[in-house]
Amino acid sequence: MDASVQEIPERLLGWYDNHARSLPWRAPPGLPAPDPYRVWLSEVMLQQTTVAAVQAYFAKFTQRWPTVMDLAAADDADVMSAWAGLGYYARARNLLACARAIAARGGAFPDTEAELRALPGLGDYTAAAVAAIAFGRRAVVIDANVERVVARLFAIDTPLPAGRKAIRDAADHITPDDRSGDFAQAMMDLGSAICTSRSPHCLLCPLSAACRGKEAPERYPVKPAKKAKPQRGGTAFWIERDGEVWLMRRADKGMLGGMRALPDDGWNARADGNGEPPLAGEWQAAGQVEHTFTHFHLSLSLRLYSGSVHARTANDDGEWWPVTRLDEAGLPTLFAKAARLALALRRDD
DNA sequence: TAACCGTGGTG
DNA sequence: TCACCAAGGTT
Repeated sequence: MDASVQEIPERLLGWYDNHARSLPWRAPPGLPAPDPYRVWLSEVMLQQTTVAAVQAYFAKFTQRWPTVMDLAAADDADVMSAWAGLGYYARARNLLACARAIAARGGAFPDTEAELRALPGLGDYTAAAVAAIAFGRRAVVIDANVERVVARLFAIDTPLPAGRKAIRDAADHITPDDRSGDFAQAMMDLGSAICTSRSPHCLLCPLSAACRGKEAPERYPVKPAKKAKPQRGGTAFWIERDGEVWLMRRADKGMLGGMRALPDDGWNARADGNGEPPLAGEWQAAGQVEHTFTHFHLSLSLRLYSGSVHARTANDDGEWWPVTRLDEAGLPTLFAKAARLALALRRDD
């Protein structure tokens, strides 16, 4: 093996000792691990989500639910509302399920990767990350940063996903027995600040001497082409009475599952909505909201009910919500946009 | 295996 | 402006 490859862990940890980002869920390099609850919570929030987006949510959750026992005892609706805006809402449902599983075993997280992997919402990455960061276990932690850094270090040009086997073997090879949590976080910091996806800064990289891909780093890893996102259309409905608006609770499975929402006409990723309002009467057009999800674009028409509303609007799962407290309803971003539009229109009246 | 599942930043 | 991207997991 190339001598420079053997030096990777030491070089990277040396860089990390001086350049580690200071984050609320992280212990400074070399210091004792933070509370496993905070490590786990941050890792789940950080799945496919930027550090900048997570910061405020992490502060809110840890202030409101300081321990995993507190979180386990929370109401589902409160947790879903607190997660609103962060996206990938299955994470919040799994977060609660996991917290309750931990509470059922006394409040202590398991300290091995295999046991962690069996918990809801913890896949290969998160189980390895928590085992390494919170419990000091040696684990091969592979996220998109590590994937990119390792593919470049070893010039692995097998297209993903097939290339993941070689990437994992290489990552395993350079993961040290000691400080594997710091090593994982160092790889992620390096990927975030130096070995970035679009414009890597090889001149600043502590691993450039060992890097076989530095001549053309943007070549790695080789990714498959993305599918085009279809354009869909749908309608959301604003029904207001006595300063309250009718909100639904979406089904647990599928898009925006478990979240509060405006009633809609059944639009989804595969089909436009049918345009049918939830109750008969007079409706007025209130404009459009454009929103892009992971796999499709949506042009949402907002319609306002202009008739009188009886006590019961629909026989579905819903509730009247005070318009002045809409920011507390925990609407996902699409419906928060629609609500903003409706409120702007009201003010103009 | 591949489709599904949010959102905000960015080059 | 817009396609790409991010500390992925589930089915």
